[in-house]
Amino acid sequence: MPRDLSPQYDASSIEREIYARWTEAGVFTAHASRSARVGGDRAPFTIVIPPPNVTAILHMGHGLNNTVQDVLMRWRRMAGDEALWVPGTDHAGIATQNIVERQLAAEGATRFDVGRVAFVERTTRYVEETGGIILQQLRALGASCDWTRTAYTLSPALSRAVREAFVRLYEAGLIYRGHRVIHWCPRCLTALSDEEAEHEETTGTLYHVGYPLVDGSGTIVVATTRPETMLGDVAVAVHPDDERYRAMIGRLVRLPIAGIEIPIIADEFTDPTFGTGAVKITPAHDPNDFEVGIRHTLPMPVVINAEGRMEEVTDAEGRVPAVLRGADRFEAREQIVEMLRDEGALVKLEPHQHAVRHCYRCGTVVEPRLSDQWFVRMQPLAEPALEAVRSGTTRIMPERWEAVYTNWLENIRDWNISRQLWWGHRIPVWYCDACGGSPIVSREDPECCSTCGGPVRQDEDVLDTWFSSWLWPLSTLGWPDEQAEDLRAFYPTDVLVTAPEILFFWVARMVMAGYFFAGKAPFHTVYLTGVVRDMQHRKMSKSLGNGIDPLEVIGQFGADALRYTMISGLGVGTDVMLDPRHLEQSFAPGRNLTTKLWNMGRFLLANVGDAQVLPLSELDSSRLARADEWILDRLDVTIGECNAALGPARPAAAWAPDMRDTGLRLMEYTEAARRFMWDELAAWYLESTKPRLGDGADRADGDVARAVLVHVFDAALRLLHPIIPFITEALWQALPGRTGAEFLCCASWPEARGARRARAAEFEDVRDAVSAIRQIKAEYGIPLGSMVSAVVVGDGATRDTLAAEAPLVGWLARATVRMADDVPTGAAAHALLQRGAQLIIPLAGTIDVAKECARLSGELAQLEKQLGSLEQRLNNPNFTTRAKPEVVEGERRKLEQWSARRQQLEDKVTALCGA
RNA sequence: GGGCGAAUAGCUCAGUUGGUUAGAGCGCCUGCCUUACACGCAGGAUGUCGGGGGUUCGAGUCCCUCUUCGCCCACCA
Repeated sequence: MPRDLSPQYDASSIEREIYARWTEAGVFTAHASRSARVGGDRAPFTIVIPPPNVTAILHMGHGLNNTVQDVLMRWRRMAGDEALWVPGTDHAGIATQNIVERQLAAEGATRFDVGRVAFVERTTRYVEETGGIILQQLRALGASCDWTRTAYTLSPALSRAVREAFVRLYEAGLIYRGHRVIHWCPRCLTALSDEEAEHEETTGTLYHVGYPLVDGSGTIVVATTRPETMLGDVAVAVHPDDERYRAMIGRLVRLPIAGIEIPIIADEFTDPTFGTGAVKITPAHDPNDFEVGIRHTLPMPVVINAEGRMEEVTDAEGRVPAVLRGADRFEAREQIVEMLRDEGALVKLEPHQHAVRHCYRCGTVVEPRLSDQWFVRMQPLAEPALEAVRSGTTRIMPERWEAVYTNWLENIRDWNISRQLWWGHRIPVWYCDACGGSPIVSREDPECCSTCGGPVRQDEDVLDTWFSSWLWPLSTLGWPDEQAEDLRAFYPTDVLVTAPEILFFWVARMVMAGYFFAGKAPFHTVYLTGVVRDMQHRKMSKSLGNGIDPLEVIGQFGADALRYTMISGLGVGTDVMLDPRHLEQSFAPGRNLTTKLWNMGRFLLANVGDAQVLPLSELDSSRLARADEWILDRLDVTIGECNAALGPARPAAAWAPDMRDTGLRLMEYTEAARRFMWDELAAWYLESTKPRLGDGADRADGDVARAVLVHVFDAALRLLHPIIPFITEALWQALPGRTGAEFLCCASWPEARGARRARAAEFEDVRDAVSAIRQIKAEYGIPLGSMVSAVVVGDGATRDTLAAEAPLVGWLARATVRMADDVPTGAAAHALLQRGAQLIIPLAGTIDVAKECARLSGELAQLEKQLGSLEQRLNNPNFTTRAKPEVVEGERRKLEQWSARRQQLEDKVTALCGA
């Protein structure tokens, strides 16, 4: 390995090189046989990636999501787990089909022009040629996926799982064909599930329309937001108890425009307080009206076709006037309103706030449509999924999402899984037109009708994309082959990291599938990330043009910098705000961190050299300096903090209630590791070793310093590796003794060494003394670099420590230090004084007496105030009797310290300023 | 319409069961090119913890209420 590090860290070339070496060495490949579940000696730790759409390109949302996953994977890999991160892509039915349809449109054609087979072939080719780019891009991010297991929802293996799942559900009576009003996208020309039809608040108009009674006795006024559907009206409903209309029930009204006679009926569903209390019933074009239609066995004429245009589709002869036929539903609305106005039937218009459903893929207003679809009966599936979260088998973080999850499952509705698309898994159902028997649902494509031997034809529809996604943790591991090694070794997986927006689409359904098909929850933890937003808190999106290209950031600042920015400010489930216009501001901290590390590496190699240093375990501990003891102690503390923040990797059995919120606090982990590396190791320890490593220094002591330095730097690299994997790997490879055969990404996670060392605490005296001298130098405008003489006054152990460490204090503070009795002053000496030292001052003569007096007086006044409130608390019997004893004891100690401090300050003021 | 969350330093956010003088990063101010690093070093300033009320010896933390944002769900046509 080259030991010379270039003066500048070049992220892009080093990151590329490092990733290539990881891949070459196969370090991300998991071995099922090592999993303890199949007799191996390692706990498995598995994450399945939320499969991005096969046509996707990397955006910041992926950046955030995959960084979180990679941090967890790398942490567990180092911690000794058999770590498997399964990558892959989703064929994304509607989304992908839309792209290819757009291509066709540019060529002036539709999918119907090219035909189903050719269209699917073309889409397959398109995916082969351009799909999966995102998987390459994830490598640039540093994702440590096991690429040998890359999966695709439309692959033969996963398609087999899909078919098996369908057949099993059908056999269990949980899949059925239903005739009802569903959500329909007139642009995508397909049915949508409830989840795919998104509510959007809209200001519309509530039209009041008069329907004259046939007997001429008056008019009943109905209120509607969608007058165009009136052509499909078959009744007017009123509440049975509504006095206003009671007498009209059973009579006929004439439907304006269409001129058809329809009855007035009574139905409890009608809300007398809304609108006029009378509602027109259009069974084919409204889900509620459909229910009414069923209850009253009403006809169900269809007057709007699949494209959303007015047409006499079914049972609607004479309902749509010629002038309206072929008109788009919204144009038709305008026309119909005009026609009603002309007829004098339009009573009034009022603005109306309501939620309109839109297609989640293309934004088109969804049209309720009467049709035949396949549904999954969800309630039986939901029960175990509810229990999973209630019992803590699966926890959702942040916890507040558990309520959302529960609420959805408790009110779950059947899932429409058929899509009138061509791109996807064809529904494994065949029909025999000859005998018209019940549909054939089969794992294998049937040759002919099992009843009559006649020809069969397959259902034209494909399955909802999510019908393959919900099997992802199972299908990627080999299900339905229940003996598949991966399935036995790695299922259930551990953590699922995803965005809350697909909690229902995907997460909840995966839990249901996990229980139904494998009898177990697919993961024990769901970690829901926040959303990446811009500075106006708008979600980053292509359409708003406020996105940040992660690859641009990686090119400019490095993947490590991007990852650090994602993680360092990330509370569990909180949004990440980034400013697309000021990339520097967002990503410089990460880059600065890597630069800092790089320079530490350069220092270390320049001062330690190539020769392997003594392992810490072989070092005679009596030779350790206070600084050595201190940094080793800080390392232990840091390891503890990192582990506490990351938390247990898995529950013992289920998550106990008080454990559901623990761990995965990546921000705290990152801050602990960063603070150790920068504020402790670089700022104090590394500085303190400089005199020991110099030419004139004691050679043996220098070797101790070298050994400790390498040890703690190595440990810092390990702690930081999951966050910033590239630079830590590059530096680790360059450490003395490395041959390039081992990788940091597979090295062990650091462990704390044990008991706190007494001399480590003594180094705090050194730090306090140095800080105090620096502070006074700064206050008096003395450049840190120019030497001063300092007198340090202390007593007891502090005096002994500082006397012994005077050269070190002098080096760090750039001062000539001597111990003496002298007049105490100095604000930043506070901490030192509390330890028993009395004061640190520069030599007499550099002090501005007046300024110092003012400062001391201010400090004294503040202290008096705080002492007052403290005394008051301690004199309060309620406090001393009711508060915890250790708290009271702490307050007592504080009182003593502060009182002593007050005495010192008073003495100082007297000495320096007179009375 | 139902439910949930948030409001803490100029900005983005921590603050675990109420209990030391409320923290971090960025930004800001002052001084420094101190032989790894100016993408750096040293020092410093900054908060009526959204408003109001309550419980308590003690509230950023618990309760009520108001205000402002955000999210999820929902068949009032």
